[in-house]
Amino acid sequence: MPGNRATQDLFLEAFDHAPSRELAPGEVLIAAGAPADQVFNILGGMLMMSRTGRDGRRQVLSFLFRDNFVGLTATDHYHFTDEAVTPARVAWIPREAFDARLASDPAAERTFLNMVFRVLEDMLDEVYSLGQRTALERLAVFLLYLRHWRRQTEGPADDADPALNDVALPMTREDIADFLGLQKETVSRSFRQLEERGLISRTGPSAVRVLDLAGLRDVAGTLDFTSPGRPAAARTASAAGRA
Amino acid sequence: MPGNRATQDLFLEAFDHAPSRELAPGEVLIAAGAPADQVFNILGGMLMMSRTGRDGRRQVLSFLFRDNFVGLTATDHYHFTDEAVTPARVAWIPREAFDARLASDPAAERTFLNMVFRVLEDMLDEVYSLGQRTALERLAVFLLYLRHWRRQTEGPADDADPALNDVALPMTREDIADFLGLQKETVSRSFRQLEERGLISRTGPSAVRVLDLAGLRDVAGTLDFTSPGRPAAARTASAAGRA
DNA sequence: CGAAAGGTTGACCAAGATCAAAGTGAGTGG
DNA sequence: CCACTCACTTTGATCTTGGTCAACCTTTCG
Repeated sequence: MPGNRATQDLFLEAFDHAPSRELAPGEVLIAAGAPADQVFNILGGMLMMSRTGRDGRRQVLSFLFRDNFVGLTATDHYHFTDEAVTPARVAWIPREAFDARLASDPAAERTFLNMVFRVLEDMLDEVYSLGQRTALERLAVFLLYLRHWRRQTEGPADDADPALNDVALPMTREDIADFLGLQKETVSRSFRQLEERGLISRTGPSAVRVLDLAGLRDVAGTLDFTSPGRPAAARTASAAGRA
Repeated sequence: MPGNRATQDLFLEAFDHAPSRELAPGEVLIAAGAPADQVFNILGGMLMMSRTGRDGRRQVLSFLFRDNFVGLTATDHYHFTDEAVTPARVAWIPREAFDARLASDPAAERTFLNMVFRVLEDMLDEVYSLGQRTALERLAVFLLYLRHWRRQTEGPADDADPALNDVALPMTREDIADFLGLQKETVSRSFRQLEERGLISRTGPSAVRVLDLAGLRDVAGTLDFTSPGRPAAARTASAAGRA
């Protein structure tokens, strides 16, 4: 659920005077199966949305950041679980109020529609990653994704700002693994491999520093896509990337 | 882009007098990178949406059927390729006309928003499949998905109608492989495995018959999901499934 | 300070990929 | 109408990536 506040305050304003709630890490905000009667907006912190199969296999579907909505669905019950990764604060309004807002304000509804589209397009990227990329590539993409979101969330600092290269990893290795469709051991080994290649350094279990951004983007694979039938001309290796 | 006509004709009607076009199998309707200035609705046949990386890896993102929209995006250029799998007919209207329709008709916009939500939820299922399921499970889910869409598309026959058990596979093994995040050889072997287990029989290279629907659903894994922390009570093995 | 949870590493294994060759069948031209 | 061809599919042998199992290490927190 991307986008910066400037283009979105059409709705976010609806939460300005809404009640809010603090979540502790690991706290479940929405359990799969619960009735979908509220809509939440993240004021701060990180949440995680996941789906768990009967046999216990879990897929983390996305990590959620400030100004992302939580709890939206077309159905009247949630199919997913949303829980806090870091301490987080969420504001909430009743679903009817949210729906009424959209119904009475066509501009808001339009903006909202575009947000949902952007979420959908992010999910299509995720499908590409899971279907086509290797473990190492997925992890590289993931680190760039976290960096991207920190930039988005902490205000649009210059992309070259060296502070952006310190990437916090507040989630566990298992959370990362379940997001990337891997096992936690494979995630560990992939971190080591990125480190051995000099692209990152592990500054602790829950933080890494990006040492070679261009190199990391290289491993992630250029994030733009071509049409079949016109195979793009080869490019200098570390060009492109869109984060 | 699911749903049946009954709940959707709010829009579909917008295409009733629109010009339409016949597509031959393999014909590209929309190439990645083209400007997004038209919206299409499928009148008949099957299309396929995919994304191809610079290095040639391709992910098929979805197969599209009657009454699905094609060419919708939040951006002004497509990021995906849409091509015909079978002979197909699509109606088209200019994007501005489509947008104007939504802008002037709040009920239509709301309906459309719900459609996009449903597409998003389908994509989340796909993420779960790619991240967590084995090759055999993915193929079983895929067959059920095709069966489901044929039922949706050819009118709501009884789910038990034996005719539904003949599933056509108009796409190549490679298309299936790229949809499931596998190689074509693995798809072949997985078909054989389903056949050896007596769940299907291959009635030709582009058709299979489902012999044991419950068993196939069993392999697919129950398609409903639980909350973590309350592992659902065990069920009779071949229950559930929501296709 | 000690326990517990999470993380890393290593040895081994297996699902699926890759490489190679042989079938199969739909369409085409003789 | 038949045989040839080409594209697609299947099957087999082997290899590799990532999974599994198990031990050890390192933070964190009580």
